[in-house]
Amino acid sequence: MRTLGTPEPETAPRTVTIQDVARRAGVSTATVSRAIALPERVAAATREAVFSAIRETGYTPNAAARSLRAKSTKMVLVLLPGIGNSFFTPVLNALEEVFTEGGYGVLIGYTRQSRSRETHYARVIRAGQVDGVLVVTGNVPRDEEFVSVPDTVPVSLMFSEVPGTAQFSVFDVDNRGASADAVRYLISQGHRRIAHIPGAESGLEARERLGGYCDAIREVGFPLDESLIWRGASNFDFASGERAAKDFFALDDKPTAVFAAADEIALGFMRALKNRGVGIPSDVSVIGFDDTEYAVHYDPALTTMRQPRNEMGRLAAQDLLRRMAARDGGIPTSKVRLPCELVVRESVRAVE
Amino acid sequence: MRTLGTPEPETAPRTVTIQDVARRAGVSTATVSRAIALPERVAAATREAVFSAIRETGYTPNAAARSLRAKSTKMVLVLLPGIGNSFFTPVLNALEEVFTEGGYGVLIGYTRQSRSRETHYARVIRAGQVDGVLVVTGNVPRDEEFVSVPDTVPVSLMFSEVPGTAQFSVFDVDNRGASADAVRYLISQGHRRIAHIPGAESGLEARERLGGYCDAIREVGFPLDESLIWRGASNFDFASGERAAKDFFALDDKPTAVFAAADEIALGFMRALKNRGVGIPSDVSVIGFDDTEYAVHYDPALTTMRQPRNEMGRLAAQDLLRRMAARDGGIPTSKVRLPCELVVRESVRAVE
DNA sequence: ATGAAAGCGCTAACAC
DNA sequence: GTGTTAGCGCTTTCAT
Repeated sequence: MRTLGTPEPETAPRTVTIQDVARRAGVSTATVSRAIALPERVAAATREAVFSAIRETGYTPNAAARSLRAKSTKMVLVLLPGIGNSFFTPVLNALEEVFTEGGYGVLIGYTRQSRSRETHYARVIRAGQVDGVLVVTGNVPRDEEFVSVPDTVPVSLMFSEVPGTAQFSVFDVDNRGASADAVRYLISQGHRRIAHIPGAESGLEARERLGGYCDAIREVGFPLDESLIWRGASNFDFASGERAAKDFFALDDKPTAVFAAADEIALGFMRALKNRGVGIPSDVSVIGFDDTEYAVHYDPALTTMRQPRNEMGRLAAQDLLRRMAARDGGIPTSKVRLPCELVVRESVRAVE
Repeated sequence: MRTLGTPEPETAPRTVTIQDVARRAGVSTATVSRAIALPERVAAATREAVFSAIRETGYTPNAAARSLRAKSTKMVLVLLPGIGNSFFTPVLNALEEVFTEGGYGVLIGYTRQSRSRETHYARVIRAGQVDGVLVVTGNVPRDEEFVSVPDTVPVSLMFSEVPGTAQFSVFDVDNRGASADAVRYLISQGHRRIAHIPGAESGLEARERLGGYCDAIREVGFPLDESLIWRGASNFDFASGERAAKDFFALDDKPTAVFAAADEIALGFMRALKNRGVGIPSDVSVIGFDDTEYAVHYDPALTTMRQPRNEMGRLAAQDLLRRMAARDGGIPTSKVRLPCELVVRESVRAVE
């Protein structure tokens, strides 16, 4: 209370601690702590006293002190590639939702293909700043420092896999099988000359999708024509699709259909073709991969292989939540491979 | 060293602390702490001893202990609306980059228009879990708990403003002026009958953009025709644009141009028109707002008003960094309003 | 059912 | 230039 004429004392508004609450409620700090964590183990009257003291003081437990003592920060680190595309937006959404519900905060990190950023985040983990890690990227983390991450912190991988390790949970799709299915669909629509635009081949997913394309071509006995594989994608992005269009126009014997390793590649490719008067799907059919937001809104709406991004995010988060709750690897890691689903829209037509 | 026949002792691999490093280097913990924080204030020989001890032990300072002691977590909270659209992806990218460079981690939170989520994050702030907050959303945070956020934590706003407060830094654009400019451009191309698809009018930005539309129409003396304002957007999304298409088709006297309050609205609208055989821009011109990634790749490429999202992110982060570094409001808040830029592409044609 | 007390790992006065 | 010491705010035995 400020008395008339009395200048406001320069007292810094000291943050209220558990001590203040204890004093006010006439109990010990231990009791306050208990009343918060295990209300049922405190007498009803005491509990009331504590809670009103909390309300009156506006007390909020200090996170750092709690973390220090409890050796748990209630935070997870979500590592994303962080280059451009918005493929990961719904994933991050799902993750944040599940983690927040589970009482965990989400610290994000963009690795940006940079070694120094990876070591930076490895340090974050070693500093005990997070209770778990979710690596959401096509790129297997380059290890070195990463291997020295304490085993006590559970780590999960999404959309890609480190072959031959059981220490991570993995949530991904069968990129190879789904890609083969996409190409098989093209074949079922009568296409025989089918091209492929791979993603950046440094990533496992892109290589798997290329593998699936080859599988499907080979199994029907079509020749595997290298001139129909338009490499050189820098990424899963529009620009890669536009670049591939050059390969298309350079070709004498043009394909009737194209399987792009990602929707954005497909969209960039389609745009480049339309600009030069090539009709889609009248002249060339196109199928993508991912089913991102824009696929359905493009003209023509893109036929594509859907990855269940939201579901994968939810499952991965729930698994990590479970593993974090179990002290010391009480719960084994899981490998979950979800099915993709062909979404037929307008960009593929039947020929013959 | 494991001796033959001796079973591995069940010792938990105790995390290495500053104590271990001190012991190994033959110095006090204070010296280790100093060698890390202010290397120049420690004798070269000692410094070397400390650093090799650190290397040998693989020591990483514990974040919680440091935060508790230093009363600073080196983390910021970035609050996003978290509903669907990927408008914020590049913003988040820019923020993460600048904050990480500045030595801060980024905790994300999606408010999802939910009061309980806002109070949740208010609690995170009060728990001292972050040193600063960036509210990146068109929605002014509903206050209540929020006002009780301690003044010691600097808060900044992006893309929207709380009128009449100096306690936040604000980074936004002149939505009204830029919208008026967009409509003026349409007028300059000979359009006289111009419609508008507003965003969800609960948000300040959407109302400002609507205001700009009205300004531009009025200033040239055109009648302000309510039948040309197609309200009912649930959001800045495709669906809103598709819904607006119904209004378009229901109209006898059709407009020759449409100003959409966001690119995604514009794209949804265009798609719906094209589906019914209406040519863009041959029959109707469309202009958007934002210049998101897909604007340039659509067919026709969308003419739109660009918001400098990356730059706004960088500036906002830098400002917050500065304010967090200054103890106790040493640095005043700023109001930064960046210019938008008209990006002319293919979706508007000149008439007459 | 509750309290006393120890201590999580670190930093920052303050001495020397 | 370096060490001693006193906590930061909380949880958790261990008593009572």
